[in-house]
Amino acid sequence: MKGSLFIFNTLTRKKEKFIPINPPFVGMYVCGPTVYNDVHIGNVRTFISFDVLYRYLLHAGYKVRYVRNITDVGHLVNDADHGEDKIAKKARLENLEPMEVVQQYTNSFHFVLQLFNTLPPSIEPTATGHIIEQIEMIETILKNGYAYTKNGSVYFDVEKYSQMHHYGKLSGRITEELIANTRSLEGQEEKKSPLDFALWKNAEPSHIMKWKSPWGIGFPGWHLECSVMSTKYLGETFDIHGGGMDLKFPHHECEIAQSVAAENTEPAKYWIHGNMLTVNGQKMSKSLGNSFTATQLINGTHPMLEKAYEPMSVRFFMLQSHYSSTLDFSNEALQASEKGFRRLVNAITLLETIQPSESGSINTDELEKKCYDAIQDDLNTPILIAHLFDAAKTINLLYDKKEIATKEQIETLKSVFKNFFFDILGLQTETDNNNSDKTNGIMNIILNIRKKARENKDFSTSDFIRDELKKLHIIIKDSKEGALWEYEK
RNA sequence: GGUCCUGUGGCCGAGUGGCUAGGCAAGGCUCUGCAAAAGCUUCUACAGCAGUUCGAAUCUGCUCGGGACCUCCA
Repeated sequence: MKGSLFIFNTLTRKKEKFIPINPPFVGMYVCGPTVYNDVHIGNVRTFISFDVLYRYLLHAGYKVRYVRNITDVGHLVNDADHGEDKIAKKARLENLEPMEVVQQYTNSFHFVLQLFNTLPPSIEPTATGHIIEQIEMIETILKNGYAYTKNGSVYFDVEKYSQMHHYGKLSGRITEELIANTRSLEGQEEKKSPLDFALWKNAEPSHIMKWKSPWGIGFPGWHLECSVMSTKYLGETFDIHGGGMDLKFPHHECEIAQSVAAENTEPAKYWIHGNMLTVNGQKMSKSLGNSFTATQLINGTHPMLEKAYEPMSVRFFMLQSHYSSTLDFSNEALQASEKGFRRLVNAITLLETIQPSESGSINTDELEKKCYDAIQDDLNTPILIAHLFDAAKTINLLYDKKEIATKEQIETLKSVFKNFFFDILGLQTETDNNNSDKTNGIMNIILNIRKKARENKDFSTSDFIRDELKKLHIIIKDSKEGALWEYEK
């Protein structure tokens, strides 16, 4: 493998060459979901983005430890019910145990990510599994003088921290301006400054998820779990920290402050942020009501969806834009991607039938190099896919005998698709594998009858079969090699 | 209000000082009993105005749109 990865680091606002701290090992932490609801496909986009990074690093031969947390302690909901645990609230509403809610949505999260063919992380730690470590980190921060206690809660002292360090360096904020612009929220009277954030929160008696601590019964603060679990599994300073753009501030900023306050080191060398999926130009979000879940997407059961979409078409759609740009969802755009994706899949199938020639009229080495250049340039998947479309055209021309290729060139084409299409982009071709053997058998019989009718020029019978199947949403496609069928999309 | 991002052909989306992606759609063609499918092929855009430059969609300024964060959020 040639070349090396350049990646945009939010911390420096520059594309930087990726150099691991301890090669060949790479530590990567990605902020995972809060499991109090089904994730929507905007959430899925971020995990797909980091899946591509993970897959690239594995392909490049790194030994990657990929840690992605499950947030199973709820965070604050909003001003109205400040201090209430999201998961506890949901549990009361549905009359379930909090951990039952956690388990249910963790399961569905795993199911969804599997649908989109993302690789599981190496470690998937939970916040509730690391309460002791979180308490320990709070004690260290207190001991170092960067936090204060109040009524059984512990708050991070941003003002104190700002005297020595730059709070806001990741998101480009200035402490004084932040103070000037912060809205005054209810329930924050315990804090010395509105910028201060909770490390430990005192629990009301009605609160369900709570633990004993040196400061009383309570639960850990919003940002602490990521600091604790990334440190525990990846060390005080590790290579990559990722997450959605919306976590940059305050979440990731707080993580940096916590690590510096506790360990006097910044947690990550490279900070990488994926951008949002938008709908009509607006961020997809649960609260705006413009979100839909993976299940709704693949079943087409949402008013905004004109039809059902295959998970791989959706993954492909997402990879056709750069991870750091917003991507606007629309039925039109998704259907365009769906067709483009099928074009690539078709070419991959044809590639298996190409026969080698003595000499070649194509340049496969250049293709391979361009693909590496694209993925290594800040994971430019849209450019990479454009090269794969060029390769698909080449394959079609080879199939039509308008170009010729040597055995080696055909092998290179195959390895390009294996490496980039399957391994790095994480795409799969088997989209119709839900047909049972029995259905396939029946369809083969029908198609054989039709074939015989056509051979006998009995077109009224062959057209009758085609038209009747169409009524059942089964489409016949004739080709030189015979007829194929598929369900109408 | 503050900070930042963004505006590309009918649609989606890369690129980023000169070589001007790619997909979808549309037109043409090939294949074909017909149709569909599939393939080949054509189409030249960068919000507006001003400036820098031999040269700008790309840099600078202004104007006008859109968005994100500042509050849980992927």
